[in-house]
Amino acid sequence: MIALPKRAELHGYGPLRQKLRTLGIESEEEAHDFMRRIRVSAVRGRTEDIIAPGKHPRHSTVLLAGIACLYERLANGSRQIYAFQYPGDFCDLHRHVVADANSDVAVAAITNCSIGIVGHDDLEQLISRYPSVGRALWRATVIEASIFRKGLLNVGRQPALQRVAHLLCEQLARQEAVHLDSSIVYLSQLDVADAVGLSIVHVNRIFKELKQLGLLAKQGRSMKVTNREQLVRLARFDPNYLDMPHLLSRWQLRIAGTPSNARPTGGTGVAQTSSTMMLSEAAVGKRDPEAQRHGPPA
Amino acid sequence: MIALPKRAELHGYGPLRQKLRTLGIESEEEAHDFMRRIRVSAVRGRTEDIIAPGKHPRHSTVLLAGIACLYERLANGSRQIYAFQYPGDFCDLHRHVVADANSDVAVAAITNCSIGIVGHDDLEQLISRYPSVGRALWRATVIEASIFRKGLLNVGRQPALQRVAHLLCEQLARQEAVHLDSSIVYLSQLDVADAVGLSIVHVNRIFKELKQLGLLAKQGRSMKVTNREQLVRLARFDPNYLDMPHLLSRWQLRIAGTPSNARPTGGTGVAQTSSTMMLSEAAVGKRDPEAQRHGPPA
DNA sequence: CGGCGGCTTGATTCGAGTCAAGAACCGTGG
DNA sequence: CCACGGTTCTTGACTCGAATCAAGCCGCCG
Repeated sequence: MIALPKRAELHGYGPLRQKLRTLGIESEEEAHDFMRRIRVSAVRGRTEDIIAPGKHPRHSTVLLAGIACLYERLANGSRQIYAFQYPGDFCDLHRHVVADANSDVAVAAITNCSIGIVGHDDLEQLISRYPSVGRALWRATVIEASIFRKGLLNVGRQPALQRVAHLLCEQLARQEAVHLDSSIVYLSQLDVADAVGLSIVHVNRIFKELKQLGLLAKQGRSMKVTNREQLVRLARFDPNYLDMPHLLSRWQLRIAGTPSNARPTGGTGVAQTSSTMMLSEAAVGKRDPEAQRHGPPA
Repeated sequence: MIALPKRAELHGYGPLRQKLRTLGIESEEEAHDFMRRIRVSAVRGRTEDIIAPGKHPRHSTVLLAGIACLYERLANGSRQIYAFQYPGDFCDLHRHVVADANSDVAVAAITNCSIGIVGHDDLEQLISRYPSVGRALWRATVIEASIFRKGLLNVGRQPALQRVAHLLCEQLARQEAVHLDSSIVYLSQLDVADAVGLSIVHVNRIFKELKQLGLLAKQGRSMKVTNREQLVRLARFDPNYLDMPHLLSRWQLRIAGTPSNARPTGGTGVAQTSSTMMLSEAAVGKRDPEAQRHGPPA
């Protein structure tokens, strides 16, 4: 009954299967019918376009492995990244629903990617056969929209430091959701810049500051997050909008002053590298205009 | 206080009916079944919240008349407006689909509004009864997402002048789509500021500049667009993302240099207040870094 | 070893924010 | 009809965050 090649099952369709589940497709039958219609299509290297601007294909694309970004380029060449995409994410659902609007939105590979495609007619059949599939795809669209919205809030109303911090938090949380290492930043500084609407130079300076605050550190070629909790606090990141209930507990911001498990100041919590902790505790506060005053030491 | 007056029937459901049509609901039966389940709920005055942040109602809201905005407020009090909503628009579809994510997104009335509500269970029934309804609502979500996306591009990568210009173009086009006067700006400068991520003061200066360019003029209490074509050109506004095919012809940017009906410079076109025209032609060019050089007069 | 893409850094400029104050324009109530 | 308080709009002076320009550097791959 399963005509799926094992390799694809393991390395390719796994994330999609999981994604469908989180979108509310419980039944194995539906999930399999869905996945059977997906053809592994191509592998794209870093920087290459997965979906070029201006096309109107008769199919939709799913990211099976790797990280990609949804972006649009202005006439003057500058780029805005709308969102990053992780294994299991649909790259261009919007095209299925609305057809020829938004044709200048494109998708590019951030890391090496492998992608699958489903014909629009296949999607049609699935949707009409299983109502839950229609529902699931609608959900995916809503969540994507939430990501755009939060991005807009971030870019429109936050200073550079928290903007970058928030973006990083989102990516880390989403990485965790697809079982990627959630302490590594996979994006280049240019990617970050184009996503948060800053210049590379300035993003570089923000990264420098994040390092000084003890939240980020270089690890080999890439960046590593060394103090996730402080980063979350700095960005006031609340993963709620991503609709990933299972991640909530680990990412939710503990409000300073909450009697529960929040340590008001130096607290008795888990013994982390306390020197680093202290540094970021104090220093981050200075860069957080909204920081709650810690209660009087009394 | 009123038990569903006739007025609401006439002036209220019309826009929704039209909206459903543009979303692909052709059948009268479906549309009527939909509208029958909507209860006219309340009238809200300017500034009031239609949907307060932090709530989780068991129903969705439709805007029947007036203009509203979808927004979110940061801890420090600053506000980001995600989108404006016009008669027929759904205020919080996202809540139906994803339930408890995004609860801090709110909706406020920009002008006096009247709203209707549909229970989530009613929506459920409609969707399972008529596939086209599910499709229509999904479409609505996709279009809303496109609006967020374009907003992100605008705020992230455009200088203040074109940012404001683009926002105005979008609103004018959408106003036209719902038969509101498409030359009047109904938003306050504060609304505009919060939507494009600028300070009011700066938006005020941009407005001043737009007036000097001859694109905008004060008319009584509100602002009027006096040269829509130039405004569109300045913003490089392409209404495509709104998926309103019937508006395309009137709003599409004519690329300078296109031999068709574009008058290269002083042309023989319709005699508009030509002095104003000349002013904006030349002046706008100066504020448009990407302006195509007009071909040699030869 | 040379070339290239990504990261760093300094110097300078400039767009946009903040602060402050005043004007215009409400709606409302005496 | 006018005086009142409240939004919204304007404008100027000043500050500051971020862009731009310009090198130099590092690590990598052919």
